[in-house]
Order: sequence, then structure tokens, then C-alpha cells
Amino acid sequence: MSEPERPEHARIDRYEPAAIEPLWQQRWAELGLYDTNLADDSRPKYYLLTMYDYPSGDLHIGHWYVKTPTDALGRFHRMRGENVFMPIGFDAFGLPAENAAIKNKVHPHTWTLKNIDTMRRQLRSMGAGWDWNAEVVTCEPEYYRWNQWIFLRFLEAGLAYRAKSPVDWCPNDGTLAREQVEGTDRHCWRCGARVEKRELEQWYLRTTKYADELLDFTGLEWPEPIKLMQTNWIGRSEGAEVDFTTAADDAQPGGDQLRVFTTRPDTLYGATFMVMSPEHALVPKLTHPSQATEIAAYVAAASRETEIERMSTEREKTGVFTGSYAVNPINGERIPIWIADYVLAGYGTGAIMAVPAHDERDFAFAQKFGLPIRRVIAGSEVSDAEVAAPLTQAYIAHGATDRMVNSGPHSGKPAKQGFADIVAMLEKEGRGKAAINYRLRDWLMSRQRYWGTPIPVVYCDKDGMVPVPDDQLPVRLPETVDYAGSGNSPLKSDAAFMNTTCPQCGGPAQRETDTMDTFIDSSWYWFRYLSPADKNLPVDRSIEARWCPVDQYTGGAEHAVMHLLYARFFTKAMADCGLVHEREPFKRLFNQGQILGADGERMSKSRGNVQDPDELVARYGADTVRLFLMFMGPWDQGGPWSPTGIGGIARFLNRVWYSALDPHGVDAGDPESGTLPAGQDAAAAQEALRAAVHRTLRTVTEEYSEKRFNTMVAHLMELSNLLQRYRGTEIAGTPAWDEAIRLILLMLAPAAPHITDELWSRLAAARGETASSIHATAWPAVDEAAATENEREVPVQVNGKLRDKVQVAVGISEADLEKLVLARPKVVAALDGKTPLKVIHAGGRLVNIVVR
RNA sequence: GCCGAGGUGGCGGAAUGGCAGACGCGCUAGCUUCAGGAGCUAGUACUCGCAAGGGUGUAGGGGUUCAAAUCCCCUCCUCGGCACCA
Repeated sequence: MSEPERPEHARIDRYEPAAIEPLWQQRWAELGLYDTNLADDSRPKYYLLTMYDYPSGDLHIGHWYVKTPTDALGRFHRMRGENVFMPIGFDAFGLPAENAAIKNKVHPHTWTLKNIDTMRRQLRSMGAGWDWNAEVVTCEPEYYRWNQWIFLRFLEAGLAYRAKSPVDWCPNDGTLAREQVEGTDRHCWRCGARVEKRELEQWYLRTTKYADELLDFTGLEWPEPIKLMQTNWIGRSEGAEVDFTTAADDAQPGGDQLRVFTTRPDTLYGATFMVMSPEHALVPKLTHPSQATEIAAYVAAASRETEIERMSTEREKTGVFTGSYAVNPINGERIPIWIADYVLAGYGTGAIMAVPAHDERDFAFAQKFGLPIRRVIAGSEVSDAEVAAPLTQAYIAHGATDRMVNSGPHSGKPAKQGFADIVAMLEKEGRGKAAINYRLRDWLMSRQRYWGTPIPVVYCDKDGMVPVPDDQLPVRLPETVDYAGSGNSPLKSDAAFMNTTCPQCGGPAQRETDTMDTFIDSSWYWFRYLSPADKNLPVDRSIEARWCPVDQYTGGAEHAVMHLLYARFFTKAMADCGLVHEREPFKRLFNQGQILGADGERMSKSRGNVQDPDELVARYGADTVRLFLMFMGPWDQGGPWSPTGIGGIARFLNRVWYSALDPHGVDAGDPESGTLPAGQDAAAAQEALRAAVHRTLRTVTEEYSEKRFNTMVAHLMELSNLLQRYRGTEIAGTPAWDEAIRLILLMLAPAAPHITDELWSRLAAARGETASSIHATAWPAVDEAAATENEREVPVQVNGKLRDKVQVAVGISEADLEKLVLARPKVVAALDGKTPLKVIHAGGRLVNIVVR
């Protein structure tokens, strides 16, 4: 074999990411490569969004893990001919700014803007293709005036209201939405303090109006666990409301209707007592004088208790008999009425019919207080004798053969039938009706904090609550500096802000001093990206019609029942106010995993386990860091951070670099370098290379589409290893080789944008051409003819154990293959003289010979 | 307690009924370089064997199948969500 002609060429430049990456970032910005023309409808649109960040001031590796694969996805779609819109912004209102302000005596606005500047710089170092023209910063009046404007529309539509009720109260952060109280110990999601209940007048958004629509995920490609979490959070229960009538006694005339909600109307005959929550309105009236002292003491104790104590499931049941009785509407039975704190005031009607035989909690209560337990449901396998025997635990299952027992005329009916019949009977007699209850509550959205959107209403002595007219928006957040978070609205301390005039009568009035929950900001921001400078409306409906819903949204699963549910609610509410067309915000959702600290804990400054990406970028370059994060494992998995192995990615890019720029180079350490593999001539080698390249292209295209970035990188490494094998041989520099280099660069471009654009332009320059950016180049098409294989290796098993492999032509008949296989010495040996019973052909992919 | 996701070499992981461990890290040996915490080549699940080759193996146990990491049943462990919602 003749030594290929090695042209005399200049020394090959080394791959130095630090030298090339900033240059490319600058060039892309100059070219406006990522400035999306939203009016361009010549191509299909692709709205790609990653959850925007709170500007806490520094970007850690977790931000890279979230953002760089998303960027690769956007670049891939752009190369496939779609008009990609990938905006970015900052969720800039919120407590950390306020806390930092208290601690460091810096104004939250100053602190926030400084952090945003830092983050912009760090974000640019990723080399991501964001459209910075659409940037949104939520703490600026240009943004939050639209929070106020939308709020006023909600107010007009009856979707926002003010009400007094017991609310979750954090000593540091004031009121919280229900979603913002976490864990068994009922702590604040932000500061971790224990949350109390307080009776307060607060602003709510009517999320419950959309409960059923929020349960409908038709047309949404969302991860099943997220849909399930939302479904459980909404907690729809079908059942019935039943009115029990209180009985007369020596202290009261009776005749009051005590309404309960139950999911088991089929167990109505098993109701042996009733329980009201201590806060129930009828408690005073139904308290018999003989029980008054005890009841008063219990009610007082319950109101003092924290949520933690009341909600603990481990705690033994407590309760007090009121002294009164109610009449069961189905059988006229007199049953005692108790109060107990295991019945919640805020769910259903705040009172229950207790069916101890078929409810665990009622069972425990009945046992403790010696109340009767009557079985009314039993499976067909339970004998009559067993039905009569006392239960040792509540039977709560819904068995397929469940029938009613001890239920008067209904006895013997299937439980399902009894459910329907009893509801129908109650409805007919006006003693009850079918009803649905939700666990979901309306969204408590007012906060006693400074750094948020002022709620645009005033209170006038004469006119009461008056909305601020649109033409007076925004209600600007004053420069107030007294924001010591005692739970008292800081805006109250600013007399100049608070005292105003009534828009209706011109008389003295006071502004609302609560601000909005910052989740309001993130509940519609993707609309604002579409028309960030619009002065008349929050979003231009014609642009929204073209660009919504968001095609792909990516973010963490921790937002399952907060941000993602609020965003869906807002979209529906805004649609009902005529502001947008779409009723769902995000068509496709992907939850990437979370990068934890090396200790396996969440990355946080206080734990000191935060990995700073700047160091890694300085040492290895952004492309290596990007690829490494994609290569670590499946994107939805995340895991503890470890930089071990990043060197492998650096080596890979280095090999790509030298393969592209120095195809004729040989490796001194490899005796075979520069020679073709044994038995392969130049023609065969080129064919093999083309087959590998086009098969890789087919696979990699699929992997980008399905966000399987880890295997995508692995397949590109495999191809690069093959190129390495042919480097320096006679096929280096042939058209097949050049095609391979061109395609590997194109395939790598979305993931490693800098090195690929650099090599792309150098290769063009070497040909005497000027290349346009690789990122403006079309994604290549698979040459199916080249990718098709002529031969295939077929594994041969005997009784399921691998014994041999045969190389055969693709399309060989099963008969020929069988003959060939049975003649193989290893197969003959494995058969050991036995006659094959059966030969399984798995579609030409495998042969299995079955013997006894 | 209920619901969900998961458990594969020394490590990250690949394979969703058909060759377990792709790709990478680490490790071992050799080569190469003025030098390197650089580069290249080969080997690397466990186990018996000089080797050829054999046996075992995907948390544990059972099952379905010609064939199981993959499907079914039971048990254990890890992570996430919910917290008396009638």
C-alpha cells in the first residue's frame, strides 16, 4: 500500500475555546441570528421557552443544565427550517431582593438590576441563541402595569374578589397561598417558618371556577406525573350533599338543617353519629347547656392550635358531644352530633355524617368514644355470619362485588346501584342532591410585602372599594424604604403613597397597601414576550393568535402545582376576558431533572455546594460544558454534580477539531494509524464510512427530536472514533471523508455551537469560500441508499444461549439461513447430537434453535 | 399511610421482548512526545481456565415465553408529591 501524498501544510492551530467562543458570540449578535421576526409566517413557528429565572445574582451549573439542552433543541429546530422564537427574561419581584435590602441596606431595585446585569453576562457565555430584544423584567412598571390592568379585567369579570376567611399566615412573609405551605409541619415554602391560621380580609382569584377545565389535559403533551399531581391537587370528589334535621330537645326546638358532604351515599344507613368542625356556624346553637363548658373549652383550644397539631394524622382523635341529635333522613334514626377537629371547616360543608364501618377516621373516633359501628357494605365473599360480627377495622375498599347490607329496603343491592338509588331518593324528597367537591381553593393572591405589584384599588369612605381607572396605571411602587418584614404591609408606612383621592368622588381615599403574589408575574409572561413594548394591551392578540400556545416549555417539576397550575388558570381567565385566544399556555412540557450538589443535596449558597460554571468554562470552554451536561444522562433525570469525566468530552471535541483541520495527520503512538483496516480497500472503506455517517444522521435526528441528548452525543462520539480510524489513510480527503466531516459538524452544531461554526468557516476559507454561519444552514437529509446495509451479523442461539454469529446478506431466506446456521461447527457442538425441535427466526435479527 | 418515578460493572449510563453493559470516566499495559495532570493503541462485569472455551449475572423471590433488565405477581430499598379533603 502506497504512502498517501501528505501535502506540506502549515502547523495546525490548537483548539482553544477561550480564544474563539467570545468571538462567535459577538458575531452571532452582530448578525442578529437569533432576532426572531414574529411576522414571518413563511416558515412554521416554534415557540421554545424555558422557565425564566429569579435574578438571585449568580448562575450555577444547574442553570446551564436547564438552558443549554433547550438551546440545542432550538438550534436543531431552526436548522430544520422552523422560525424559532426563544425569548428570555427575569422574574424580578420577590422576597430575596427585599431580604437582601433589609440586610445590606440596598434598595431592592438596585440590588435586582445589578444581579440582572451579572446574569446577562453569564448567560451570554453559554452561547445560547436567545432573542434578547424580547426581554422582560417583571419588576419594571412597563411590565407590572399589565399585572394591574389584567387584575382589573379579572375584577370586572368577577374572577378577583375580596373576602374574609382563615388564611395561612407566615410570621415573616405574611399571607400565603395554600400551595405555598409545605410539609407535614406546615412551613412556609420560602422561609421555612411555621405557618399559622389567621382570620383576615384578603384578595382571591377564582381558580375554582376552572376546576373541571383544569382537569382536562386533552391536546397537551405533558409528562404523566405532572398531570397526575395537578389532578390530585385539584382533588375532584363526586358524591352527595345530604341534609340531616336536628332533633328537638329540652333546650332547643330542633328543625335546623345540618348539611354534610359525602362520597359514600351508599353508606347512609351506616351513619351512627355526626361530626361538625369546631368552627361550624351551628355549634353554638346545637350546644346543649349541659355540654356548654366542655364545648367552649374545646372550641377555644382548637382555635389556639397550630395547623401542625390539628393536621397530624398520627394524633389520637379528640372531640366533644354537643348534647344534640340529628335525624337520619333515610331511616329516621336519632344520632348524636359531636364536634371534632378532624373535620375541617374549609372543605365540603364543614360537617360530616360519620360512617365508622367504612371510614378509617370515623372508625378510630367511634372506637375511642364507644359509638356504634354498623356494617352496611360487604363483598359477596363475606358470609351473613361475618356481616353480623364486629369489624376490627373499617372496610373502605370499593370491591367489584360489594353489596349493601343492614340497609333496609336497599339490602342486597350492589353498592354502586345503592349509591345512585339513594341520591335519586334524596333528590326526590328534597333532602339532598348529587354534588361535587374540590380540594382546590381559590388563589389567595395578596401579600403584605414591599417588592411586588401594588394592587390597583383604593378605599373611599364614601364609595367603598374603587378600582383605579386604566388611564391612571401603573400604580407605581413607591420608593418606600421601611420594609422590615413584620408581616405588616410596608406600603402602609408610606403616607404619600397610601393617601390618595377617590377616582369616583374625588374625596379622600386610601390605597390598597398589599402587593400581588409574585406568581402573578410568571402566570402570563410568555404572552408579553410576544409584544414587550405594546403600550395599549398586555399582548397583541394577532401575534398571540399566530404564536401561542408555546410549542415547548421546559422547567423543573417542582412547579407542578404552583406556577404551572396558575399559568393554566391565567390563560383560561384571560381568554374569558377576551385578551387572548388560547386556553392552554404550554402545548408540550418537559421536566428536566435537577442537578444536586456533590453531597446529593439541593445546591444552595448556605450549604456551600454550589458549582460555579465560570471556572469550568474558563478551563474547558462553553461547548465542552454544554456537551458534558447533555452527556451525563437522560435529561429528565438530573443527579448529583460531579465534573469527573468532563475530560472525555474535551478529548472528543479535540479529535473533531484535528479530524477536520488535519485529515492527513497520523498518530505516532498507533502502529496502524494511516493504514486502512485489514481486508478493506479504499472503495469499501468509503462505502463503510458513508453508511456509518448516514446511519448516525438518522439516529441523531431522532435523538434531537426526542431530547435524548446523552445518546445523541454518544453516537457522535462513535462516528468521531470511526473518523479517527480513517484519519491519515488514503480515504482522508476523499469526497466521502469530506461529507463525513461536513455532516458531523452539522450534527454537532446545535449542541456545540462555537467549535462547529469555527470549523465550518475555516473549512470554507480553505476552499476559498466565505461560509454563512453553520447555524443558518439547513439540517442535512439522510441518504437512505448509503445508509442501507448489505450484510448483517446474525446472532445464533441454542435454547436461548448465544453460541455463534453469522455474517449473511440482508434478505437471505429463512430456509437458507437455517441451513447455513445448522452447519456451523459451534452450533453443531452446542446441539450435541440432538435434533432441533423448532427454529425461531426473529425477523432476520436473530436465530434461536430449540432442542430438548 | 396513599400516589408517582426509579434500582443494570469501581462510577455516569446504554439496551423497552431478541447478542446485557453502547458511549464516556476511572484503572492496567504498551507506544509516542522536549515536556505534561498532554496524545495514541489495546484490555477492563464476576468467575473457572495458560488458552480455546465454559459457568454465573440487570435489588431479592416466584411466574409467562423458544427468548425477560424489559411483561405479570410478591418483597425490600432510594428519590419526589400529598398529609385526617369525608
